[in-house]
Amino acid sequence: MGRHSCCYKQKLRKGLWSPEEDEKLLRHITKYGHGCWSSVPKQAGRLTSPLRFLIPQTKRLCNVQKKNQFNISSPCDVFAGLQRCGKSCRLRWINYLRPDLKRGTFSQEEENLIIELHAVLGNRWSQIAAQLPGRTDNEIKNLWNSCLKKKLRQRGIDPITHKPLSEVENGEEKDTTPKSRDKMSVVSNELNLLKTENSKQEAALVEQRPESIAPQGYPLEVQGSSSCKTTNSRSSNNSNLMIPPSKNFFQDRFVTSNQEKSATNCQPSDLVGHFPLQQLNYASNARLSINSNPIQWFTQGGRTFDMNSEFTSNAISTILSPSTSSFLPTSMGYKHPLTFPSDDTSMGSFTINGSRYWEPSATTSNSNSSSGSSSSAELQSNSSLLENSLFSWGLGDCSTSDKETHIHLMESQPEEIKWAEYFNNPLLMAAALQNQTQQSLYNEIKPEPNLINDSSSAMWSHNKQQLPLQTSDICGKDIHTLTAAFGHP
DNA sequence: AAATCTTTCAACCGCGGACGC
DNA sequence: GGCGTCCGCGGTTGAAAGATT
Repeated sequence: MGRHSCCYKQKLRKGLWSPEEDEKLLRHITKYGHGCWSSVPKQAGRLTSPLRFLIPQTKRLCNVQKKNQFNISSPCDVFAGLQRCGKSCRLRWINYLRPDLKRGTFSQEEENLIIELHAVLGNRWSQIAAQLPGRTDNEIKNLWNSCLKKKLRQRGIDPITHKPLSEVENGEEKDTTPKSRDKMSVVSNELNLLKTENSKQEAALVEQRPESIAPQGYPLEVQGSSSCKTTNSRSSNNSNLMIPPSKNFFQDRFVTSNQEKSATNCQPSDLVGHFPLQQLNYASNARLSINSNPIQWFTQGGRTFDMNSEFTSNAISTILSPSTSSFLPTSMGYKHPLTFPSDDTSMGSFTINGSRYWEPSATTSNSNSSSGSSSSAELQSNSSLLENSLFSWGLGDCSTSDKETHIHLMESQPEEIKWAEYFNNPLLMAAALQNQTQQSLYNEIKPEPNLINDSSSAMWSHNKQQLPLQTSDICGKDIHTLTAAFGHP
């Protein structure tokens, strides 16, 4: 159990991936989706045309070939497919080739978020990663182990319990799992410490990041990427370091986590990455104008490469019109951009803080309160195919009802109601999650595959079979997780 | 400039859960 | 219910790059 049979049956290649392998895999998945990972290696080998310009290459990859000598015993083997097990293919795709990955160093707010989430979720990296679009669990795990852990320790915080080391050493808390009731205060302390520390660093640093890249619609001013290597060389605005996420942050993130999680399974959300605008717009390092043309993708090494050859700008602009992109305000400042047709007649629009947002339709927004499923149906029938495609492509947390929630909360909830209250009150959280469950039904809307360009549609049509998500299960799991984490039954 | 140490991160391993037969 | 297969997760490893001596 647990091991791929192919691992035993075949002589499989291990180690770093060569550009050729990446090319095969990427091309295969782009065209067909992965479907069954175990079948990918065989099929991928049939694809022979070059795709080098699509392959992100790292400094390491440049050395791969000279280092890895994999014997191709006969010319037939060249076309026999990738000599990798499906598991390896999956990992490569998820951690490296997936186009919606955000490359570059972690921003300060991302780090803070990871710390917060780790205090709540522990080493559930996949769940943490689900809250950080474009980041993989592996990436976060590495960051934690190599950087954040150390940072916390340096600041006198036990990275396991998220309590002061002195307290842990005194044996007041013998268990290694964070207690729920004071978890949030602990996290707050951590972040305050980090804040203080950063303030000290900044006092010594004159350098200021010149531009703010926080998405419009949310006045997040925390700036500066802070990987281990670059923390000291960058500055951030400490006065804004501690921006408490609003409670809808947790509605959004915890409930959508499992939806986003499906991205690793080549769900339609994967396709978000074919339009890398959103991820790059809030990426601290990989700065790219949202209106850049030709569309460029960042490779692992920060190099950009032109996507136009494979995914024509036409095809992309058919689906995404940068001029109509907008960001919804979120607690942590990054959010998928919602893009709607410029034709506003079919949908209402509203303005928050000078930023304009669109609602797909009045029908949709009204139907939410009655029934999720009917909402879904209505949305599907009433909204344009374009919208459907967008909603389905992993932009679920930007769904109309979500926006409504945002607006509603922004209007009706005083800022004093903090996210911590949600954590401290699982019932409140549960209610929010339940509410979200209905809303999440919007995310199950299927697109019209024939409107999508070739590669995408093939991929989509293949993977749409994997929908819908079991939202009730997801919700239940999340509630369970959260309530368990906070010590409530 | 060379040697050594440290950090980073891609990839592997083993396990458990889900699913189908 | 048992078994096999597949997927996904978290822990771990080790090579490469960077920093330090």
